[in-house]
Amino acid sequence: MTKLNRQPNMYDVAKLAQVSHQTVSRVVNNYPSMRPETRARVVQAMDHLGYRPNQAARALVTQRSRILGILASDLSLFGPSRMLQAMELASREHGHMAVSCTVDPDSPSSVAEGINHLADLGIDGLVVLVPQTKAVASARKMLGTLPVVTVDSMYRIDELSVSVDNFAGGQTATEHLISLGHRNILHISGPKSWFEATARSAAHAATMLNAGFQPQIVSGDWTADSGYAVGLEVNFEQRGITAVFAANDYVALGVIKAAHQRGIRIPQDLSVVGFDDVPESGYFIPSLTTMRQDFSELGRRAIRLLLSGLDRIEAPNLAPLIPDLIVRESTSAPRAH
Amino acid sequence: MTKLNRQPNMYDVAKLAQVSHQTVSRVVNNYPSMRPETRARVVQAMDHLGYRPNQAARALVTQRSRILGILASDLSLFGPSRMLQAMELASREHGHMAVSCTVDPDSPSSVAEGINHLADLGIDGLVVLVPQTKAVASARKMLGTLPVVTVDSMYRIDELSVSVDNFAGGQTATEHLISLGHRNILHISGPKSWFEATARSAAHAATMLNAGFQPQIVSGDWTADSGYAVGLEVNFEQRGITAVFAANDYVALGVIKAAHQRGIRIPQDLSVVGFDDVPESGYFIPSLTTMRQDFSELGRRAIRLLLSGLDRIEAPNLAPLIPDLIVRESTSAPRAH
DNA sequence: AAAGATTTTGTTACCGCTAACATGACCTAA
DNA sequence: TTAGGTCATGTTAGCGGTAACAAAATCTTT
Repeated sequence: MTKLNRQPNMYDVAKLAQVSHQTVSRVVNNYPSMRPETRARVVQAMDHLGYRPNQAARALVTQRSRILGILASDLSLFGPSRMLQAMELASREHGHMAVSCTVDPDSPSSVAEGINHLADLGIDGLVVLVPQTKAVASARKMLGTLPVVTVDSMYRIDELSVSVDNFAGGQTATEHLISLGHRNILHISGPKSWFEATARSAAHAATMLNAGFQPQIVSGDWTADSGYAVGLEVNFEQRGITAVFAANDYVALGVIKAAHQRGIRIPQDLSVVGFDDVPESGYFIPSLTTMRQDFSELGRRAIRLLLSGLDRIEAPNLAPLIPDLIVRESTSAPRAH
Repeated sequence: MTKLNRQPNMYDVAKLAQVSHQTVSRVVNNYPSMRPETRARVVQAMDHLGYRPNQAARALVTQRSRILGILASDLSLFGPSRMLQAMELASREHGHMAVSCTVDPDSPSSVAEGINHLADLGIDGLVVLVPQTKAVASARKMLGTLPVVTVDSMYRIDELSVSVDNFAGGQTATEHLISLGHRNILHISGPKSWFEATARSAAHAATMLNAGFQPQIVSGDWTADSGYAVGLEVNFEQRGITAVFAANDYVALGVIKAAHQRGIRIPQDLSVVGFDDVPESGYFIPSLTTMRQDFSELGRRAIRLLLSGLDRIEAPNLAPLIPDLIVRESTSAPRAH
């Protein structure tokens, strides 16, 4: 056995197996009509040499990199990080690589740079996790004919998109509070630039109006800090507010903290509903009523949808995922006056 | 202007700029000695055609993919997700792509599969975020001469590694409690398979023994659930335990929840220290005393260390990062009996 | 102004693979 | 038996770059 001082290539395998390099290629690509004996000889030669097909060479000739890009705004948030993990796994199961790239969605140049970076790599498709609709539009423009799948975007009609029904989620959360007897409910929304946030806000407003109550909305930014600030600022008692629907669980945590400091009891004086069901939310004090979303499934669907346009993968269910209401200690009927 | 029905290549640019394709290559690679006028003509042709160098072709001939692999066990955990984001950004700043791959560290076949997946891509280097030492060893074996950087591994001597001084962190946390007057402290450790967890445990034990007190350690698994279970189970009062040092903030949250349910007041009856300083920990009730770690810096260092062996990047500071004690409401002096 | 040194540009070969076509082996049917 | 097919394998060319060398253009220097 002669050792090579470089990675073995197809010709090395071919020589050892006494076939042509093209036969090796056929084995690698599962070409059907081959004598089993030949195939076996090639396979043996491949793992004798520790052969790995060179993806760069393959990509060069096939014009397909088998790399999928993921453009995201913040991968340390709960939802996106879960989705990323699911997308990476799903990509791998379908023989692709997933490459993520985080950008500042408020900076068009940052978005453009990220897209360029991914495009330079020669990705076969792109998943856009960036909430801003502008970013999606510029991605589409820069990438030409490349398939793009958006997650929770507003482009439902002309774009490939997977989504969670944030409107339904916002409605369910609001209805839960209304059904408990609340009628004076404050909604702390997420950043207006995020579609998820606006959909939840809109649902809240619609549901309140539909029930004959006045919607009240203030803005937060997904962080506990913003919930805390609102919680300290708003005069719940004076305004008769008996419940808060927070944009997500961390905002809810901030509200709960502020309420606690002000001697407002939860849920007796104030009910709080969150959104996401982060793993810790059952251990908040009190434990948090919230809307659970299946981010992993959303990520898998995004990849399957993207790949359905590239390979012979069957397209996933495109109906928006419905969040589930998880009722815990932080909501109850309002006190009778 | 004739439109091509394919991506323009170097020859297209060369023809338009009336130079050879090699001259185009020189412009792309910032070759120094060129007539500025020629360069300008090429640049103009490049962006007239929207030319993008084909990375696959370049990788094929240079034998460098400019892709770095990141092998991780769980990217939805706080630390790893922060590090991933920092590593992706740092890679990009140095002209590389970062590709993550999550594996089940307890399954050797899953680890092997992940490494294979990355190796197939032709990565130039690997960052291992997987805690298990076995996994690191097998990675090293499978990857041949490929540079590998580990994060917080035990291999300090023969491996390239960046780390947080978890021992110092565990010591500081324990000393904080001791200095407040606690002497009967329970440590809830993370999974034994994680080096971070064992280092903190060891530090706790050493610090306690050094102060003349008996260390007491039970095992958790990084989750709030495990902290909660311990918090319900342990008879703090009977055993005279006045403080808990939890493996991380979520474990601490679980303990706090259990204590709250049992009527154990924090910090009056029981002080609690966490680890990580997750963004929410300031909003726990009570807010959490914890050890802050700079995961982003750790990620940047991992990439810089990896690249220092590949490009002409200066090596980062390899001294372990020291966690900072953040004192909040959850710790105080024990009640006098 | 001519020779030599230096800077700038061009030519050729190959990286490792797949597509397309060419060929040989084997089988079937008249 | 032999033409005509199918199956299995081999041959050639090229994907889009870079490296190495060759050649042309320009600058020195005497």
